[in-house]
Amino acid sequence: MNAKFPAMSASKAVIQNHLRLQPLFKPLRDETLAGFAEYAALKAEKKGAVLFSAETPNEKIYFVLSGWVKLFRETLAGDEAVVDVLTAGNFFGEIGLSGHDEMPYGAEVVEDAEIITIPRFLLAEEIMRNSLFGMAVLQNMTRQRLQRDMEIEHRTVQSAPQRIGCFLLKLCRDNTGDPVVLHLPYDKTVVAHRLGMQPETFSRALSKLREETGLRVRGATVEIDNVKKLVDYTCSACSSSFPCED
Amino acid sequence: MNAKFPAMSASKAVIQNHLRLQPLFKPLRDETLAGFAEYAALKAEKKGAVLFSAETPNEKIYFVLSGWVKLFRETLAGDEAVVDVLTAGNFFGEIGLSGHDEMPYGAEVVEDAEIITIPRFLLAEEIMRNSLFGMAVLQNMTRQRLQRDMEIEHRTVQSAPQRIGCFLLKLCRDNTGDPVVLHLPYDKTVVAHRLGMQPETFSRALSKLREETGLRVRGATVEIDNVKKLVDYTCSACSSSFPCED
DNA sequence: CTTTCCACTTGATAAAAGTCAAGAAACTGC
DNA sequence: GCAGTTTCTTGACTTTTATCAAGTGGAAAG
Repeated sequence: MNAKFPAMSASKAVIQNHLRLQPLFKPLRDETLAGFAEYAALKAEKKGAVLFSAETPNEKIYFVLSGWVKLFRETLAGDEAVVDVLTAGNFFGEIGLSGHDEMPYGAEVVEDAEIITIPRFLLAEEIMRNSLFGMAVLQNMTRQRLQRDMEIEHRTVQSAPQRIGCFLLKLCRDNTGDPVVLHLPYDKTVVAHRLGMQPETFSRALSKLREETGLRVRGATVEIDNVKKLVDYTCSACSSSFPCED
Repeated sequence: MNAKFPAMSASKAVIQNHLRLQPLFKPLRDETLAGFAEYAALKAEKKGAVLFSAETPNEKIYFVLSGWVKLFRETLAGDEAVVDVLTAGNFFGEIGLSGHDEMPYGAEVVEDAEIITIPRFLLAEEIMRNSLFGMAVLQNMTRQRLQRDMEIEHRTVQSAPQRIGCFLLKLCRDNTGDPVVLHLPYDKTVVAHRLGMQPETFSRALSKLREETGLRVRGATVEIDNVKKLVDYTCSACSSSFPCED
């Protein structure tokens, strides 16, 4: 129940509208979404907020409406591995649907975000009731696993500059034709860890990429004059070819 | 287990018995399994056999009964990234259930294997019909995604000797108490690529591990006198602690 | 028994990435 | 606009891993 957050929580109708726009919920009827909205909460979270830590029990699924959230694991030695960074249209915490009471990772907001949480038992029930919805959840999980497979490949066969190139290419997939101007969606430090490298390495690798492909960087803004050149440099060390779907 | 089947399909009853033992099929009734067996095929495959290549359309799900199968991706430059190596109780090709016509990876037998194939449409139908089965498939996919998350973490925060240590610890999870004697389930070259390193690096890293933790190696046989020492050396660079499930 | 082949090891060297430290640039809050 | 903090960059150096090349050893075939 969201009555606890009068300042932050939106009306159920607003929440229901947001839920209707989630791709995952396409197979659901309005009555079902209304039921979800009844127990859901919408909250604005500031950069730096920790949504939950690893190893803590968790009962909720989190839908990102805007902003960016980092999922990460931390070792005893203090090293951090960023597993994913999510934005609008993505969700997380769905691991709980498979009986994991504890989250296997922590979640931290890296750019101011709006997030809807839904108790996971509601989704679990609906999966059993509606096999179309179950299939949608399965397909989503499958897509995520494939993304992880790609990530493993990237980290074994691509160099640091190539991984950055791949990251940039994903950002300019909508844009067509040179030149492309884009800006990094979150701090370079986070991008670095997202790509499995140290911030210093990121900085140097970006310089290398600049020399190799003629792109220009100023702060968080990147201008790509020649996308093809970037594709040639980057995608030679990959099993799929640009434009690669997720 | 090591019965040598001719390279032709076994009787349906035999296949059905094998299917009954698959953990994934626990929620299914015998009549359903009989239907699967009707269209399934059991085949003995030799080391080196290629089951399918990446980018080829595929209509089947593969269940490994014995032996080992490597799933891998290859880049234009010829580098290979091993995504997973599977044995009895595992299956693959289930990506097809989510509408991918082409396999995103290739599959090669790395130790003589017995494999059952089932047309994927049968499973797809059953997922829609039986939500318990759908949930089982979802849970399996979730487990796989978590494994990939772990893999990504390992490759970013563990050194080569530590990754080998982690691999060995997974192999001796059943064994309790020192000393543990085990032998590598497949060629060292494959283990190396499975762990994301070159064979030369594997060889040297194993020597390092030997010096650090006092284990002994002769060919494919590894003797661990002090498991705790190995755990201390390896698991300090990991977010979970031994014995880690999966 | 010997030849052949393949998997593995070892050595020398190069390349890539991490670490530590210092400085520059960008952003914040007054 | 300025002080202070954070983020990013750069330099010097170390460590780790890859690469290339030459062996070694063991299993299978003749």
